Amino acid sequence: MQKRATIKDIAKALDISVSTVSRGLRDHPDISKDMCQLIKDKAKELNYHPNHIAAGLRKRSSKIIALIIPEISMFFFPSVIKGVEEVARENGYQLLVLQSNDDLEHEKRNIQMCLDHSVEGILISLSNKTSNIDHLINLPASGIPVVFFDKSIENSPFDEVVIDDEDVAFQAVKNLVHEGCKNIAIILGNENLLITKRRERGARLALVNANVEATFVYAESFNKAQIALADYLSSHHPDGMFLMSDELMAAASQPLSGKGCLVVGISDGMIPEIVNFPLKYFYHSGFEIGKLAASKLVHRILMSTEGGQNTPAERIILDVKMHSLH
Amino acid sequence: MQKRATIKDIAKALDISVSTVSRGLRDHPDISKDMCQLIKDKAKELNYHPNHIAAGLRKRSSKIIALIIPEISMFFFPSVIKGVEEVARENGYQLLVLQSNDDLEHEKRNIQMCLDHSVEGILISLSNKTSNIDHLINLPASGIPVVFFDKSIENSPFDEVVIDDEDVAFQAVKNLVHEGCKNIAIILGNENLLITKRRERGARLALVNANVEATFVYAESFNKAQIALADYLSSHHPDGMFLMSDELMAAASQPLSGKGCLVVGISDGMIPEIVNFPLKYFYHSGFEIGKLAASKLVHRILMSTEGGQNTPAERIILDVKMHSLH
DNA sequence: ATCGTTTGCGCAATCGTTTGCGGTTAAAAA
DNA sequence: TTTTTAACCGCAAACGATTGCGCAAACGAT
Repeated sequence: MQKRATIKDIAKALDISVSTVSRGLRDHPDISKDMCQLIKDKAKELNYHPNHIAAGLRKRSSKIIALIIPEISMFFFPSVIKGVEEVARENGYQLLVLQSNDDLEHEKRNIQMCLDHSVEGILISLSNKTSNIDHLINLPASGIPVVFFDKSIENSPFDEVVIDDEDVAFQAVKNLVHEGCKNIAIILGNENLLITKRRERGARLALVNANVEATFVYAESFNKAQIALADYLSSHHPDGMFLMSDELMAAASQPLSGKGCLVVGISDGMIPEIVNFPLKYFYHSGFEIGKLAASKLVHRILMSTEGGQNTPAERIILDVKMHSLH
Repeated sequence: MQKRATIKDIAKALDISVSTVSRGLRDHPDISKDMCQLIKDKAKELNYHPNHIAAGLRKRSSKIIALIIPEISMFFFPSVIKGVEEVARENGYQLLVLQSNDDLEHEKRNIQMCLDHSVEGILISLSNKTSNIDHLINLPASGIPVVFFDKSIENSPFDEVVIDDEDVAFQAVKNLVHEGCKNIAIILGNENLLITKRRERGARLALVNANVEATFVYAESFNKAQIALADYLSSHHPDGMFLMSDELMAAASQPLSGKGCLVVGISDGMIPEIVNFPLKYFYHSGFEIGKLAASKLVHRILMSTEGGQNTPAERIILDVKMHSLH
């Protein structure tokens, strides 16, 4: 197999300089239309494809963005990845996927990896151990924009793409009390997460407003939730339940089977089609979040390279509609 | 923010040459122990981190491997990604994730992207439109190993990591007939896929052996399967069903609810915990497949750079155990 | 003391592109 | 006809790291 053609080869073939080729390929005004065409034709003929690595070295760019997530499970993140990949590709970027495994050191190492590979931007959903963001804070100063999504932290200087967690949880629980539930279970994820705190706050607010008591159950993984729920349901008989995520909803599927309990959740939309009980859910689209976050990131990258002035961090809040199933 | 330290900075600080630094950092025998230590200390002091892009340009490597999959859904692939990411990271590689969207042109473009970014190896699950692999065939000649997993093609010169599709399907359906099912439904995915053909062949063999009739239903996505199954079940009353994938199993969850039909499937293990009916399944671990495929790829990369002789393509077949739930 | 080896390090080219600057030519202005 | 001004293009230095080769000092052996 012969090596890939470089701009050198096409320069040699046309007996012109590499700089002319480099410019011609990108329609630099210094190069005549005719020459440009000649160059491009020859490029096609030689099946030339630019070497991003070399260009990246020179331009200190890589056409790569990174996505850092706590852990790849079947819940939520796959659709995020899908959305991000789509937008990235449309904009000529490739996507590096990294897991932090909900570990701060790991997250730090991932950031370092991003630097080593000169990624042009970072999309991150924070680990549940991340309570400060020193490891991220001066990334923008080195020209690497950061966008948070889903799991963020308060008062960060970064853009973030989220839903109004508090309000959604509030609406969901309010819905339960309006349906007349008197004995409600609120099922939440990892307590350290801001997202959990916010959703809990919303839920509590709805309960206080309606003057209804409720039991709170925390579980940070599918398996733990399965056990916790089975355990809880063996001794309690709630007439209403709020599940803050798809993972919890999936875990509830079997324990909740045949319990005749009203269920409201927050979901990406697929799990409700699979589980065992009728429910309402607020559609929290991972796909949309991924697309929005990636768009925002790409935009930031463009701004910083085009030298546009830095607009302040933006908080993009997806609106969330209620669906009901069965 | 000051720029990242380079080996030049280390060299300057120590008043030695960059070549010495480069060698010292990697314990080249030409460099004395003392000097090595000096260099490393200074490197740590300056918080030096190598620039993979620059090194990659020179060494024509990138420390990046690519994973190309048809489409990221919540089924199967998330665990594959997880497994691949883990092995990649352990071996100092980063992971580029690309989708082909089950489109051949898209797949070709993805391969090109891989070349542009000088990835060191490619893990691929073929699109269902891919009936020949001309676009992959001379990748190894350019030094880029390719490993197939899950969705492959017959007589390819590449390593592949799969399960024994035919046998697993055979076992599964045999199980149904042994349980006394007389009216079996065989639910399969996209007909173009080799994986489907193989599983179908296994299923048919079991049926022929037992002299039992069955109905075959094909559906290539979750939504289509939901409809096809609801439709099928409205006019048929199978006493046994074989579902060849998690996606189909999930789609069957609600239509099959309360039908009292024996179900056997092939699954990554999570969906069975969520769905609505008791079932047996053959555990087809995406995580394991991802890890094995990535290991094989990393090994190939090592071989090709170490100049070891090319061992012939290997077909790695995971063994699949039966689980039963509920 | 002399010659041959190591040992330890630096020089400079190289990977493929980009880009500031300088130079040439031809067309336009004077 | 001379000068100005574009329009085009090439030279060469980057980007950060790797690596073949050369060269000096230090060592051992004769």
